[in-house]
Amino acid sequence: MENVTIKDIARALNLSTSTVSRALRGSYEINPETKRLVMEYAEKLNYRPNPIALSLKGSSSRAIGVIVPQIANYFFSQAINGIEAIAYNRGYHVIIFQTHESYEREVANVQQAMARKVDGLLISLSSETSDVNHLQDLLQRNLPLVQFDRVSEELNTTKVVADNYAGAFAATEHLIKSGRRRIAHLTIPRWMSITQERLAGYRAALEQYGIPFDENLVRYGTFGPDEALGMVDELLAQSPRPDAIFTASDRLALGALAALRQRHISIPDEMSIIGFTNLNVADLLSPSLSTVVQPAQEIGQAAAERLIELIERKHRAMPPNTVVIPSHLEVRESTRVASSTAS
Amino acid sequence: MENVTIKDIARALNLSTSTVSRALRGSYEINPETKRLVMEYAEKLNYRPNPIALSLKGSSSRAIGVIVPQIANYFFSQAINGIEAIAYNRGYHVIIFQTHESYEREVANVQQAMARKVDGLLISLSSETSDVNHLQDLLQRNLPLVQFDRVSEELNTTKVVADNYAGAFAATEHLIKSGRRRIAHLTIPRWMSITQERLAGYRAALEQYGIPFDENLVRYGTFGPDEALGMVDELLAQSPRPDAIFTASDRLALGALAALRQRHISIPDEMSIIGFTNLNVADLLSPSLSTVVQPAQEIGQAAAERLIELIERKHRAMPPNTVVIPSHLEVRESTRVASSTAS
DNA sequence: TTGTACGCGTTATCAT
DNA sequence: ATGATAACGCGTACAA
Repeated sequence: MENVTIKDIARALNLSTSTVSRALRGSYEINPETKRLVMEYAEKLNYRPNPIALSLKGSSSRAIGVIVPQIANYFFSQAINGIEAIAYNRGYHVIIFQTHESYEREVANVQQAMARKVDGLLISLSSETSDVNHLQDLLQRNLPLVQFDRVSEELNTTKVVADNYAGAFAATEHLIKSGRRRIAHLTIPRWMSITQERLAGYRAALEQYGIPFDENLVRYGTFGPDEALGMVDELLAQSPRPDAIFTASDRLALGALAALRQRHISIPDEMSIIGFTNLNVADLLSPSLSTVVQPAQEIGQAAAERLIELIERKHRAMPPNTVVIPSHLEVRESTRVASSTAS
Repeated sequence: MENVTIKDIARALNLSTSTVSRALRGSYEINPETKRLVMEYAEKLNYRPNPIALSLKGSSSRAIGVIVPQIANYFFSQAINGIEAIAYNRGYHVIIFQTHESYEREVANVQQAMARKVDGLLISLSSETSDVNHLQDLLQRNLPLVQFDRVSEELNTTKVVADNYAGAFAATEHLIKSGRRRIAHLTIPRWMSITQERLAGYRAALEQYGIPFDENLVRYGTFGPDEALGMVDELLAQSPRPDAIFTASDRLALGALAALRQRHISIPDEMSIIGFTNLNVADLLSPSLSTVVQPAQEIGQAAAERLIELIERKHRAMPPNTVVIPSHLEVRESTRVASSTAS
């Protein structure tokens, strides 16, 4: 029942550990007969190579690190699900680290991941992170690194992201076509990649339909709790009032929804909401909100696939590129009604 | 840049590795002066002991394994969040394994976790699991093991669970007090601990209010997708129809909600729903459903705390016990309305 | 107080 | 085709 080692097999078969080791990995310079013997015995004893010893030896640890802001988040939990699925059937394990949106913890987590000798690292930046030297170091050490969702252009790595620009464009366009003109944008910290991409899509749609961009309609949040209410109140204080809200996250969408209810604003008559969310949340919100659905799981899968490619073909120089996974607009009643109102 | 080892320090300071090793861990039998020297130099070089080497050496790996059915699940992602929080500030890492509700993968995951030399294991059983020999083995090897949420009584370990009985009782009682009499129960596989506890609470409430238990009103599902519709249709075919549904999971609650909408059953006039969910989902469902809120994060925290206690043997032979975290009923409009209807 | 030698499980290198 | 040995980084019995 105790763990079987190469030594055990060697002793039992009167061989040396090196022979057993070679036989096990099917070395061509070994007697087929011996090989068979070893294989069978190993099978019988249910031998499994000790990954710890392998890691120490310096070869692969068969583990990949995943650094995310939070696990208890619809997007990331689904992304991790996708990552784990790919990793599992490629024989890798997933070690998870949470930054809780803290730069310090991100740095610490990177160090820990290195100490654990992960074969590669998947990372989605914390909202506090602007300096990426801790990751530049890794690249210089040639560690396989893939960024996903929240990425930094300063890092020359493969990136896997949702099509934030197109998603934001589609959402804004849909609101415009539903007859809305004063479309507010509730979003997340200014400097993040996803914030800027979504803002750009929002602006582009406004421009295309000849609606002037109004700085006052854009509100940047942090990831703090319950901040949507304050933001919504600020918007409601303006005149004329906004007639729609496009939010950059599921939390803000839900927060805005709750805030409008609390202020007795009727949806969709007085206001429409479209949020950037993901499948789980979209289902839950049905039929009250239209949403831009982020393919969280696919992003995770794609990121894991790229990383494992990188790990296993380290020698070959694959140029880093950016993989954009489409996000699609899922139209629900609230905006449909508004749409008919507008026509 | 490169990772600093004890050897590097020893060479630089003209000491032996053992002296350095002892100095680093503050052995009392070392020259204070030498100790200081070593400490300072180690600090300067930002020395970190290699966890892999430590694991191989056989002492602690400072990692705990967490085996759950799924990560992309509201309950488990929050539970993991709680686990990670505790683990992090106790200096442990979390390695996550998903069983995807498969017994085979659960067994494989347990083996993998052992191979990774985790210091302890937190597990929530897959829905397929009835044989627990793979875990009995661990206990015999004296591996710290804590079960949470979905537990097996056959295993003599510490268990951390929600108060499923009381939660189900409260939900059922609330429906009864709202005037409902034919309360259906949509639940999950029969043999699971949580299923039985919730069923018991449901039955106890019926009994207390003199409502006969009707086997036909209880439907057992698997964890398959979209199964709620079929279950609801079966219930609707009965006469008299049920006038309320108590579901054992958030998925079933949402599924039942969708099914009733699809069949044009008005809620709460014709039917009430109460589901076992957790905070995230409860918020999202608001204000349409009352829910029994499961303290997922607290369960994770409590489980991690117990496990780490076990690992560090704070208390010598601590007898395994069961920690029950209260779950509370959160009443929302749908059943309130029904309540006024009934009066 | 400090150093030497060994072992954890494995593979790579150099014999034989 | 197979065996002996060193090495990965660390802790510790044993020696000095």
